Amino acid sequence: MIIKLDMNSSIPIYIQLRNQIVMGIGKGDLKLGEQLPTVRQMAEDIGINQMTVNKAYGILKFEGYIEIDRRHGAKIALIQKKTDNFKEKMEEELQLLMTEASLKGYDKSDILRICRTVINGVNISLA
Amino acid sequence: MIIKLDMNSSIPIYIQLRNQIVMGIGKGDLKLGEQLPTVRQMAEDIGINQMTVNKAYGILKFEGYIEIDRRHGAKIALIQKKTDNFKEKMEEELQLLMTEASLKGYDKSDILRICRTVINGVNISLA
Amino acid sequence: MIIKLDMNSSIPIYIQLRNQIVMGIGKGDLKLGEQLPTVRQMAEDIGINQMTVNKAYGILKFEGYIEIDRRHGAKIALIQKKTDNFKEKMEEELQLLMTEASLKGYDKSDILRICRTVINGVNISLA
Amino acid sequence: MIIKLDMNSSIPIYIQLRNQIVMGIGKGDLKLGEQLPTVRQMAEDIGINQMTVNKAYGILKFEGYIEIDRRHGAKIALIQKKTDNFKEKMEEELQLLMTEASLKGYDKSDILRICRTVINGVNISLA
DNA sequence: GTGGTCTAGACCACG
DNA sequence: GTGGTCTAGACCACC
Repeated sequence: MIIKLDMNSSIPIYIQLRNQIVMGIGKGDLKLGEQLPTVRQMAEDIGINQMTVNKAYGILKFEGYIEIDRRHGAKIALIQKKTDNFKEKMEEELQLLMTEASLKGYDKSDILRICRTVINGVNISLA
Repeated sequence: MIIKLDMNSSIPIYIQLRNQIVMGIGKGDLKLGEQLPTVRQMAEDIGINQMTVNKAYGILKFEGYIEIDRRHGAKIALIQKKTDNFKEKMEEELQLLMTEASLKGYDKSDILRICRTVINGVNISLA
Repeated sequence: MIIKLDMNSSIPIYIQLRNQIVMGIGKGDLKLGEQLPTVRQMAEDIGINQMTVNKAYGILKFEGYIEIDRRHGAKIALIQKKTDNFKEKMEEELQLLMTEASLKGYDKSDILRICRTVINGVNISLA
Repeated sequence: MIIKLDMNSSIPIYIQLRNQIVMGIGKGDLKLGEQLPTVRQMAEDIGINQMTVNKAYGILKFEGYIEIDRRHGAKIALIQKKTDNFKEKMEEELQLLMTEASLKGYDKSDILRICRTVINGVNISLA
């Protein structure tokens, strides 16, 4: 799988990496249960420091997206830990995004169409 | 209009302020053409540094959400400057959000319903 | 007796195993003098490495919870070796726990009640 | 306030620091609302790296024990964030501790007395 | 082999 | 001046 990082972005690298991995799951590039590269390997592959990868993996583990086993490294989790206030956060982010889109001149039906396309593109699959 | 800031958040205050203002437009709390409080006033009202408000206003102006008139201060812009890569950015953010939602166990139709509700809640109005 | 291990935990497996065995004694699942499975057997039963079980047994032996007889394998010790600084360690851990509980909003009497319940649940018995 | 760290312990320094701060609150050395030393200051004071302090503060923030404000650094939080499974975790730790104490030869009433003493020693106070 | 921790030193974003 | 991030390089605990 390909990890795209923008070194000039104000978004920290470990967050970008975290996002890329989550999106990798959504795109089907990473399958549930699949092994993730080791911390060292990933760091080398994308040319960043080991600790930065470590931090990203730590967050993903905390969020329930991956499981880290001392013996076998990290793999994509099968079951998601429930988060209490996820829906709230999602609605807030959506509202911001949709307001921006509306003000940029997008029609409500346009926006909805884009949402539908994106959702249908999400393709979570088993290893 | 009420500005909600979380001093404990990792999101910079000037970004939070920028977001709150954009969402204020979406909610109809701020109408197109409406006058915004002066930098000094806003800073005092919400208890933050003038520099911070200034930075938020600067971004909003750059993004085309407000116009700054030397004589009358800032007001919500009527016309939105088109941004080339907005759609791309929106799709990326949406994809991340929808993947997260899917993995949290939300059904595609659930997500779409939430999108629809949020979009319909957006209510941009003239002063 | 059932051993619960969390491969995802930050607590090392050999410590988890050690703790589970000690708690097994406290619950009465393991009786004083009772035979423990061999290292090989235990490792196979719970699906971990023999080295790991060996390490746990070694600690338990060092702490005086089990006795290892070359002929008969390991069994739960009848007499406990006194440890000088145990009380100190216990008080430290208790203090941390009680402070956490207080800050989480638990009343002192609540906490004491929980302590009493837990203590009364401890039921060490002979084989 | 005095921070005691054991550099030879297997418990990570950032966890030890986190524990010491929580206990500092329990002992009344740190009052609710009180300012904590800056990351740099604390690191220098106790002779460890800035990032290690940062990690400890990050955990304390996440757990709700402190608030970190970009403007004023860290201070002891007034309100504790509720944790779902705290009671469960506390009971488990208590059970282990009490079993150990029982096996070390402590009487149930002895243990209860120690608990009572420790609880009564907890003294959370306002700045 | 794996992840986890720690350090020294640097730079940046924020307010 | 504050916390936050990142790096290079080292060492450790675990399995």
